[in-house]
Amino acid sequence: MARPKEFNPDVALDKAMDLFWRRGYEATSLQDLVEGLGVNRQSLYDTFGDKHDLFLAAIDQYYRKNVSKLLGVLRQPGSGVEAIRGVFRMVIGNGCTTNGWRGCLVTNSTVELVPHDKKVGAKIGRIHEEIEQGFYQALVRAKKNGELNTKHSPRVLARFLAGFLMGLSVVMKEKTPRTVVQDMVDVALGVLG
Amino acid sequence: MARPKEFNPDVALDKAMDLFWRRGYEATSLQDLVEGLGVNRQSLYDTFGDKHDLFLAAIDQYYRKNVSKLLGVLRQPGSGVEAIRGVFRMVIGNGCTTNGWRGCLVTNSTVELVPHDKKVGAKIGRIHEEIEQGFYQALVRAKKNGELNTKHSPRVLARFLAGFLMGLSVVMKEKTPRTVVQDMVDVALGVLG
DNA sequence: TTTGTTATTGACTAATCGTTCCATAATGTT
DNA sequence: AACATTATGGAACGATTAGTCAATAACAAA
Repeated sequence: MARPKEFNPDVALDKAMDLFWRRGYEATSLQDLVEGLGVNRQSLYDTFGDKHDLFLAAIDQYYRKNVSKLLGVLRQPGSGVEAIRGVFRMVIGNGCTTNGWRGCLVTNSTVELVPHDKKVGAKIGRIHEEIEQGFYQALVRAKKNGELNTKHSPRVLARFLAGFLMGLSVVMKEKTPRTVVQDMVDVALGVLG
Repeated sequence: MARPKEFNPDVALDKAMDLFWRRGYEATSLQDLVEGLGVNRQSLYDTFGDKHDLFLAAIDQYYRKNVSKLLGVLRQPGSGVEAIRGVFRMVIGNGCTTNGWRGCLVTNSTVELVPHDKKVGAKIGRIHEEIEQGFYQALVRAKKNGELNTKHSPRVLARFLAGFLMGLSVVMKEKTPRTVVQDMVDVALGVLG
């Protein structure tokens, strides 16, 4: 009934996510987006709304493409500790590559925008809670399996792991060698006993 | 021999540091700086150079006012573990206050600029190394004192603590309750044995 | 083939960005 | 009091910012 789009909005959103991921919100101009997405200015506004709307959509995309995978690993049945180990294996695998060194869009946005941007803050806050909850449930599973040997509660351990994960995201923005990051993770996972 | 400045450059630099600390580099405009520092545009350029120069100076100021204190605590004689404990006590004390929730300028700058800004990257890299080295020396001291009960080497532990500290900085940008942060630190320090 | 609807294009805003120019003001030295 | 030197104030710079307008193009349905 009307002219079809010449671009795939989902693919375009991927590209927007990548730009915001690498450079942050403020440093990514609309011109960067127009060129990077290969989508005209007006089409961009028609499809995604303004820059801020697009950024929120990019975070949602990041959730679907990255965070949900992480949560999926945490929810995998069996060993809770192995699930947690798998998460960090995945994060290192994605983060310490030639195409990587972008850190984590959630962590990056927390640093850049959360204190001042209410909408981003709300969205990021929910994601943080979900990640903590993911760790928590894996830890509860681990505890039931007798994999845990620590005085700390699953809740506190979950918060620690979520916090450490954000630290890793920062570390991985400098081109820290994979082995160094791996050593840090080994220490962190040592708290599980 | 000439007209004296009407402002104290060191005080002005403190204010610039605070602005960059709270909002980041890109989001802090020159107009923000002019108003926030109470210093005229031209005087600002005459005294500090351009915006990027000022930012580098602000990082140096942050080093002098904040990082050096942290390193001082780590170097305090006696118990290495107690020194490390003191560092986190200090960080929580500064971070979890009504005036806080700014995280850490070093961490913030790592996320926002390190991958793309060579000069900032070099400066921040040196600071990271110093912090790791500070932890390392405290850990070596702790090991000599028999305070350490872990299979991990001081070097690896130092990297872990430095990475975790950055995670804390991110956590403290959301208004995470002091008790929650304290719990996370307790878990992290548990790795020392 | 006409019509309704949406997409694309590129020019175009007004505002803001970092930076600079220049006239004026305030000081210490002569 | 005159001079050299530096600080200040404010207007201005061109470039870039996010966002919009209106003409044109491409499709589906009638």
